[in-house]
Amino acid sequence: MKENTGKTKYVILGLLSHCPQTGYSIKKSIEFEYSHFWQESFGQIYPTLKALVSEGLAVSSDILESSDGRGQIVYNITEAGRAELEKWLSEAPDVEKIRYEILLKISFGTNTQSQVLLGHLDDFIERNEKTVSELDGYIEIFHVLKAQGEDHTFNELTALCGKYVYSAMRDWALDAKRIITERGEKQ
Amino acid sequence: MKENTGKTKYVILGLLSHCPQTGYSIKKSIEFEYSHFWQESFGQIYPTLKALVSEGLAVSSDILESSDGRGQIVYNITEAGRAELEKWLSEAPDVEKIRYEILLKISFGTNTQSQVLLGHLDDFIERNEKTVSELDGYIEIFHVLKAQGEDHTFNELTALCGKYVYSAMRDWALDAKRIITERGEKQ
DNA sequence: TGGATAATATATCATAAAGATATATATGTC
DNA sequence: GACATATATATCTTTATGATATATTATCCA
Repeated sequence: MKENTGKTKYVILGLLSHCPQTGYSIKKSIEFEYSHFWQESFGQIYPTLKALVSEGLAVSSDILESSDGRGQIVYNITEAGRAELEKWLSEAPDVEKIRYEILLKISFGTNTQSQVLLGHLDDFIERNEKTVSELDGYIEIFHVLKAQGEDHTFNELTALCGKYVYSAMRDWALDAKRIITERGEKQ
Repeated sequence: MKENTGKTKYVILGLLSHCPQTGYSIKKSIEFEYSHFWQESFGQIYPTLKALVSEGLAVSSDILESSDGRGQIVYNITEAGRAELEKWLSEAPDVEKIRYEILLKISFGTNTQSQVLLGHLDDFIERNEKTVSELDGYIEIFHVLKAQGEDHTFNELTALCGKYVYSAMRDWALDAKRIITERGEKQ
């Protein structure tokens, strides 16, 4: 029995707890709903699905050729899978590992011309601004749905986290531009 | 010739561009100076150092037994290494990949009791608050050094980014607690 | 109608990264 | 002297990412 103790296992269980899905739709769900704070690859998803089945945490359908002619394997969570998910949900989350390449380049900035760094920062500001607008759009949709009686509190909360974090990065980059520019003028 | 196209290569070149070092001191530098936005393991550092030497981007000393009796290999950057570093610094940084386990748990929150989520959020707030204080301390030190004529602009900028981001996460968690609590009361 | 492209779907491989462990010496301290 | 901590190199396993292979179906559009 293979171990596979990463988080992928729990993401998949979490998604299957909502509804039965194929590996492909799991990948797409993560891309569309979670891309701001999570990502998984096919290379992780398919082996993990097999491991979940062999551990009894999920069950797979036979290959269905009937539905639309395409072969697909639909996975569903088991009671044991739900229990495993609950257990993980109750445990304290790990500390985030973050790799900000732009900070490395800033940090080695003595080797770099100011103009290059300012260019990187402009791209960074634009990118983060775009993400914030996107998240604002989602938050608005969740509010509309809420007014219609649908509860999307937890989706709203994750979007809100993204908004705070990406706004902070944009604000930092604006400050950083100013500080680097002032420093350049002094020299 | 092995490729090794990850970022580890450039982090090491960046550190070696400041001063010659051993693999161990590279690990420690990253831990102490960059841990808020970067991390590397021995399993990445030692093989990458060998690859850098074989590519002519760094040179290694023979094993020195003399200095303090302990065997150590000191690495230094070459001119080709500096050129490679410059090239990388001028290229646009990749988009950050972020994995926030706490957001996954929030997102699967329908499966979880409010009390558990609020507990996770409390830990999260405390952790981020601590990090912000730590970064504030660094920023103050950089200001003192600046007053004494030492320029630490780029170290200050990276600490400032951390301060902004970790503050944003703390603020979000405070909001999240409020929203979850209100939702619980309504039901 | 044909042809190109995009979407659905499963799967594997190579590279990269993280984490754990092994080994050995040196230093500090109780 | 015993024990913990720090210095130092190295490897191994597990986990994650990115690219690629393969095949079918759906859609767009000229």
